[in-house]
Amino acid sequence: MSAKRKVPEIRNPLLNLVGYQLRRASAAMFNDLAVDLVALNLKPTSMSVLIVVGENEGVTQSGLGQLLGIKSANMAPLVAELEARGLMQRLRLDGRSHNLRLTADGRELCRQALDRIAANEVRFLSALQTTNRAALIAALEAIWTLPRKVS
Amino acid sequence: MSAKRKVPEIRNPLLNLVGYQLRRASAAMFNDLAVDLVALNLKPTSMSVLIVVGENEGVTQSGLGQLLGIKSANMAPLVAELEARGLMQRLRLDGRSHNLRLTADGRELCRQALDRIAANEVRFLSALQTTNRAALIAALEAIWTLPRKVS
DNA sequence: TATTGTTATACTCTATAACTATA
DNA sequence: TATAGTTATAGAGTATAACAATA
Repeated sequence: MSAKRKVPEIRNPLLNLVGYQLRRASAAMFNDLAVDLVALNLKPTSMSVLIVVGENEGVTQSGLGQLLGIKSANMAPLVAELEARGLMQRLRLDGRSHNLRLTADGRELCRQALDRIAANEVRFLSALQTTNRAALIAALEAIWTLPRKVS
Repeated sequence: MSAKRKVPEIRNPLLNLVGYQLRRASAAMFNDLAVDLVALNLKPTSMSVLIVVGENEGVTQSGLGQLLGIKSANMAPLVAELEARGLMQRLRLDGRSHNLRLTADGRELCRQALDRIAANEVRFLSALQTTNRAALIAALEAIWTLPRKVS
């Protein structure tokens, strides 16, 4: 029937590359979450800062940056904005470093963000069994925690 | 012994999130590959264009963009540069679309790029068995090919 | 009227460099 | 001398909008 053969049938040789699949999968979950976080006036990056500080009261910006892979030059305005919004406090530690902690508002927003994240995970992973999810996480962590080239 | 307890011991509650692990793993492989491709004067995106055109002679820019998730406005300068470098030809198809195909130089560079990619995959996935690699790819593709929200 | 492609432009994200202040 | 943090800025990467030409 139907001679509607306009479909190009393009082959994608990148599909059997883990690197390519990672990039597409990562972008899909990230963009979906980013849209969801707009309602909380949060970007994924500031959300991650909020969550790590929430779980590590008194952490410094440098420790935070090292953990999340964020340069100090980019961390500064990020933390400044969260403080300006009354979500986080900077307590002087020793004249050159600050201890970070969430305010009550920050903790509340953090809880809401965690709910959005949980929903995001469920949306994309409902097809995956618990065992497979654990295996997936282990494989992914093995990839990015590999000892890097010394060059 | 050693009272060198300066280590902060920061906990990262994001580690059990697939979305977070995806982002870190994706960035690790992507950045590593990008560094490698500098030697070929290619960015990961133009490399992906080169490879898909190589496997689909005569594909149009719109078909290419749809397959790779690249907007036409961003595809234009990308293809223009590859053509200017003598790696690709644009053959007028019907006055408004072009057929793309690689030149001999383009095919040669494509082969070299594929070698770099293969090395990148091996570097990060040597610990993974073939079966697990296939399972990983299947899981990742399931994530980003999910039917999206209709909103 | 919808499609293909182009140009111009804005916005976000991240990287580098230069700097201050402190340990 | 090294570390914590800040500011300014430049470079990717991607997004939107307006447009021309064609089907």
